[in-house]
Amino acid sequence: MNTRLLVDTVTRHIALTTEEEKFFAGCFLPRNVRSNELLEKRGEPTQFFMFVNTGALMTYYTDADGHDHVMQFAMPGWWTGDLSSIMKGTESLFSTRALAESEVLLITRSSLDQLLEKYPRFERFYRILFQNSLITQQGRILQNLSAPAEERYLNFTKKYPTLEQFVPQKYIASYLGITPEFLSKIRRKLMER
Amino acid sequence: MNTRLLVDTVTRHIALTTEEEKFFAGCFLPRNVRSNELLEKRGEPTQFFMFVNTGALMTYYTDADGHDHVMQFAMPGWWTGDLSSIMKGTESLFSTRALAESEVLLITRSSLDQLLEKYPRFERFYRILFQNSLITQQGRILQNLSAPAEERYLNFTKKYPTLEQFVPQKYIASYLGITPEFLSKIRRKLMER
DNA sequence: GATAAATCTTAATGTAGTTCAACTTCTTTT
DNA sequence: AAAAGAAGTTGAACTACATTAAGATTTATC
Repeated sequence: MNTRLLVDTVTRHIALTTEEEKFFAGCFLPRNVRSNELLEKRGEPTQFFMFVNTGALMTYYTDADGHDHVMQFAMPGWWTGDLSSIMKGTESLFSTRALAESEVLLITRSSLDQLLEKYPRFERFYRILFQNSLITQQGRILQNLSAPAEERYLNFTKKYPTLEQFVPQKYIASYLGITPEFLSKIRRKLMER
Repeated sequence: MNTRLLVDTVTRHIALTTEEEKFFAGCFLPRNVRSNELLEKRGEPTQFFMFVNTGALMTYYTDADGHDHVMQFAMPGWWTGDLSSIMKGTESLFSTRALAESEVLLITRSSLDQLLEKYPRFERFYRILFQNSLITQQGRILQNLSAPAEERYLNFTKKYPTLEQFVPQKYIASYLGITPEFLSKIRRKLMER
């Protein structure tokens, strides 16, 4: 189990002793998944907070009509999972699926609680992690409220240039809140210029 | 300056010594504003993270066409402000305006830094605050992606029943991502049933 | 390497929500 | 209490985006 990237993302924000580093890494379960494999399924109780080591994941919501809506993509160094379900212990609303062969590090709610109790210094790390995530989400809401689909797509490709190679267009469309057909039209229009 | 509500929202999550409580309360500047008054204006550098003691606020983004988009309402006990601007020191994108006569407690970035350095226990409080806020924002994104306007409106009134009394309809429409005219139509349709 | 399966594209038609403009009601100011 | 200004309503015309269905292209499977 390679925890280099995991430890690096933490030490970018807080300094760790060797002991803290060791204990922290020990809180995680490694899991290798193949492309398209489901890591977490909506409605099920088992819940992990997930760190992507290699590959790519997506976390999505399936509505009453059976349509998927992508909440989040996750590339190496990013975290994902159903935060609400993990923290409140409720049944999960989101599913998480691998978009490529991936290596993921999993932490349970109780491991996280133990970690934070034993080494409260990690509270700072997660405070900063959630804070940055909140800032990102606010930016997304702002765009959904104020920008048309074409502009949102252009901003997406600019902000996440690497994602386009991994992610099928239909999922990008879903993330942007439009149909794959409409994204296809937007792309053609942009190519013609 | 009444800091009862402020301290209560913190001690709901972490226990505080008298000394910590005192220092914490001392980090805030009180400010009274009249209805409609601007607390923070987009583009300006002065940035506070704000706690609502009494009254009601809204934080909004003004787009290139001069249209306002409501990012957040804030009632007593809630926090608001332009997190991105506060934490990254960038020019603010959002403005914050009082929707009623309000008493607000303000904390600057440097006060917050000092607080967290002197009493790292507060990291936990802000971790939980941002975590909950993130969960709320994810719910909002999910709805914007998957539910039509009428359903979003019904969920809004259900989730925030007290807000409707304070907030002009046009701002609720803005928060929902629709025009005031369309919200008016939705409401009529619902009344007719 | 052929077949199947998924993804992407294109075009016709349909609809949720916008824009604009006139009117009514409510709120604020004097 | 009159006047002026916001906020809310209504309806007609419009548009961004959805739906459906067919065909083209890429990817996975045996």
